[in-house]
Amino acid sequence: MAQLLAETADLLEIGAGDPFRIRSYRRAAEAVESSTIQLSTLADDPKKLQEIPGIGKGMAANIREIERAGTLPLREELLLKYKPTMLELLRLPGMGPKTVALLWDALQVGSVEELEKAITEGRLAGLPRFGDKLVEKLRKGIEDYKQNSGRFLIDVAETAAEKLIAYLRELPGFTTILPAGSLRRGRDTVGDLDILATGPACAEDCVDAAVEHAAAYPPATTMLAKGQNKVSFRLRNGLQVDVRLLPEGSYGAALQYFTGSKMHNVSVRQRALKRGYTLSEYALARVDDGAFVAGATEEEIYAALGMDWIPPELRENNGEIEAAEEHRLPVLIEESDIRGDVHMHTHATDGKNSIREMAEAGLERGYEYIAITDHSKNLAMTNGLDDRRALEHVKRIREVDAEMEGKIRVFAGIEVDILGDGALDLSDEVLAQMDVVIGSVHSLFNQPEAQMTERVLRAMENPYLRILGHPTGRLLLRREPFAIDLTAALRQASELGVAVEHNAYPDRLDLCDRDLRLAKELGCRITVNTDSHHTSHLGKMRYGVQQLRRAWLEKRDVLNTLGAREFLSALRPRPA
DNA sequence: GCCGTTTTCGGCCCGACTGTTTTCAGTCG
Repeated sequence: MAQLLAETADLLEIGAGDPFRIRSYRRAAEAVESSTIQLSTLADDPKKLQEIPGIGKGMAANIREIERAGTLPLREELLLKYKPTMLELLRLPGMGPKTVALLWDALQVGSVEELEKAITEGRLAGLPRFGDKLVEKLRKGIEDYKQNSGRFLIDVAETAAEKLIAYLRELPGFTTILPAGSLRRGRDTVGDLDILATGPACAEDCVDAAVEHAAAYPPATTMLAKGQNKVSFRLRNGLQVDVRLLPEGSYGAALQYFTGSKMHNVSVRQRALKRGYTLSEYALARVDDGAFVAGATEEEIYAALGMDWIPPELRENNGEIEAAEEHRLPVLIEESDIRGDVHMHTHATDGKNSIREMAEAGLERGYEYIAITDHSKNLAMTNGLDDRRALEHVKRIREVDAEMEGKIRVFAGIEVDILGDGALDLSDEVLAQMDVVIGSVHSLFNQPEAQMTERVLRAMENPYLRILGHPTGRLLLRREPFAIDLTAALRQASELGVAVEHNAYPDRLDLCDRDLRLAKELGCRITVNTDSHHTSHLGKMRYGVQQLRRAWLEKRDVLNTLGAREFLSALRPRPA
């Protein structure tokens, strides 16, 4: 639904429609995307639909129509005039709706391939605004478009950010250098990297040197732009980086501005205007005389607007602004609240380290406990454990637990596969030896949604299953479509006291913030784990915690914040 | 097309950069 609405917005824009109407479609797309309500269940209830901010009478009708017909009339109408391939043209840098419309009207060019052909044949010459530079930009853009998937996983972006920040600091005179954008908001993928620096080195009389220093970053491959206080380039892996060098007085305004999200900023600025202020990336200022109000820190800007400072992870226009005004923002979970990690593998199956090594790495991170949860036999390619090997493994885990002398507890666990009939692939006698049994869904790919859901629900009836793993597989193995009726699965998990796992490993953030919000609403207990196959993966916990923060989760919502003994007793009770 | 402590009409976020223009439109974040 969100995609159809967003596409309609793009098509309207190509057709030079009312910009405010276009914005409404965009806003509705975002609202639909972040809604935790199964919209299909509301399709007959326009009143309920209209309670969602951004959904009014017209959009409620559109949603009902999408539910009924799979599309909406306006989109179909626009598609008679324009081609769906034009939407991919919009993704080329330098290409906006006006240019797409122009290409179509003048040359009947409506796709990336057709544009590429038109460029080689030199047919763009003579079109207004199409000088050599724009044509060259588009040609390169097409090349990049074919190569790059677009977004980068958060750990890739963060590593790149850390390296760049370390390099920037070689020039003296920076006080603060922070990543902004979706990296700071903790999204699981990042489109491009925004780095914001300030300090004496960014003062007006010496910023040129700082710009030159940033532009000389050795790993930069293509320089995209170099302005008075901004440098843009691309790294070898295709990640675009924007470095901004800002005077100290406006650093907070810039940080607020470039952290976004877009929808959050729009809302904040609207509030500012209502109070007689205007907010830009330089400052919060009075509208009437332009007098400076705030700008050095985010805190003073939010405070001047009557708000508490909003953690970046919440800035998605999901109610955080109202909460900040009413001083009822949640006290979000912190990485330091996490006391244990309960999903990891060893070289007994597809991990890379021993039980002992995993325990020592956990101890080094300050954990009180870990759970070793290797694969079961059904995942043969990982050398999964059968009943006999699983029992031996438990024995070894208990030995390591004793060897660690209480400095860290090591629990015995298993990641079992949910089979086609909903059964687990190890015997109950073996499962009874385990502290933690995670039910995972590797074998269920490519099943129809209804069957898959039924099997997951059945598997939860096994009393030994204590954690539901990989509940959506959103990013797991990048297999699409892969969907169970998440509402049904989470509801049953909540009823049975089965905890729901959220994997913190960056390519397996398998419950997105919306799913986590839903889990919280349904009263599920949540565990966050790293699914570590390596001692070094243990450090990825922070991404999972950021995701939990994005979902407004607090310490009490997450089981891993409990001590070792409390953690086990908070899970579904084991059969006597 | 949405929305409302200036509420059913008349608003709707802001500035820089680029390329091409000779004062600005389009794109971008």
